[in-house]
Amino acid sequence: MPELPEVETIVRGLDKRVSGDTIDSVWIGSRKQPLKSPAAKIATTLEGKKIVRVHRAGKHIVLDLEAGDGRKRVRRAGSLSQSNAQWIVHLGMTGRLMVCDPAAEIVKHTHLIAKLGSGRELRFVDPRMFGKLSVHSSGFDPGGVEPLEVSEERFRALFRGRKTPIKSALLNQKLLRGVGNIYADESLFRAGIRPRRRAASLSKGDLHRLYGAVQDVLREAIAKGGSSISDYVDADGEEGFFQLEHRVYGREGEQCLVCRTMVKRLVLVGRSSHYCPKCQK
DNA sequence: ATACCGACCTGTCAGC
DNA sequence: TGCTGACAGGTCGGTA
Repeated sequence: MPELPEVETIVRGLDKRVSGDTIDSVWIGSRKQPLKSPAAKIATTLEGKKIVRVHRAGKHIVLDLEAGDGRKRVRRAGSLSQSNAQWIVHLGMTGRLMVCDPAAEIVKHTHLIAKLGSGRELRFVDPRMFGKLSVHSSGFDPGGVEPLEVSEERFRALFRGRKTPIKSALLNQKLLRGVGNIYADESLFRAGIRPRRRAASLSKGDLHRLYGAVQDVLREAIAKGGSSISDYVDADGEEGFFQLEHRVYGREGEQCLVCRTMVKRLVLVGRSSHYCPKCQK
């Protein structure tokens, strides 16, 4: 589901709402697919911890945890008991992490419920189960660079000598982290570059435009609360509005907003790629 | 070392 | 009213 702007939106909402709260108890469903760490380890690591901060690393949600207020804490085998554990949530395609009232209906595909000291609940729901839950001792690093923090020099260096299509390179989280299918297509359109162009074939000028386009698209999308296509909502259940600003994504067969040429779709790396054959070279 | 391609899942929607 | 197939915001691991 979510790419960098959606995750950023969720994280901002969560940080505002649950930072300072504690996790009193954790329920984990029976499906193992969404668990990257063993269920018992996740539960014992989260229980009794205070949520210090919620932030983002690429498409990962990172909840910084700290030992709670000291009452009746028991050290259990296999848990990450040191004060600086991190809870990592990747939403995959359809994952949602939401703050809920305990009275709210427990929807199908709910895989984890964390009861908070404030009386609310943090719930992880994911129908397709491509999302992943895990715990780390601290210093979680998914690799790759943050597109909104990287310098233009380093951005250019990421693609040097790569024969892969530029679209594939943009989707590679080990290079740039956080860009997914929608924002890759939108960035390439704005930069006037076709998705199939070999990364190494891009000129300095191409890369300069792409660098600017990626940052503009991501910043604008964050400002609009992300893109809601079918079911994306943020931590408060609010939809984003950037889907209204998409210029090529999902517009196959429609006219290019710039030149009125018909927008085309091709499949690259198993993913749909949308582009304007006239505006993108 | 790099690059495709299917696999992992469920849900929805279009077409027959 | 079904049934079938294509497609969906993402990643991983095997193979070429």
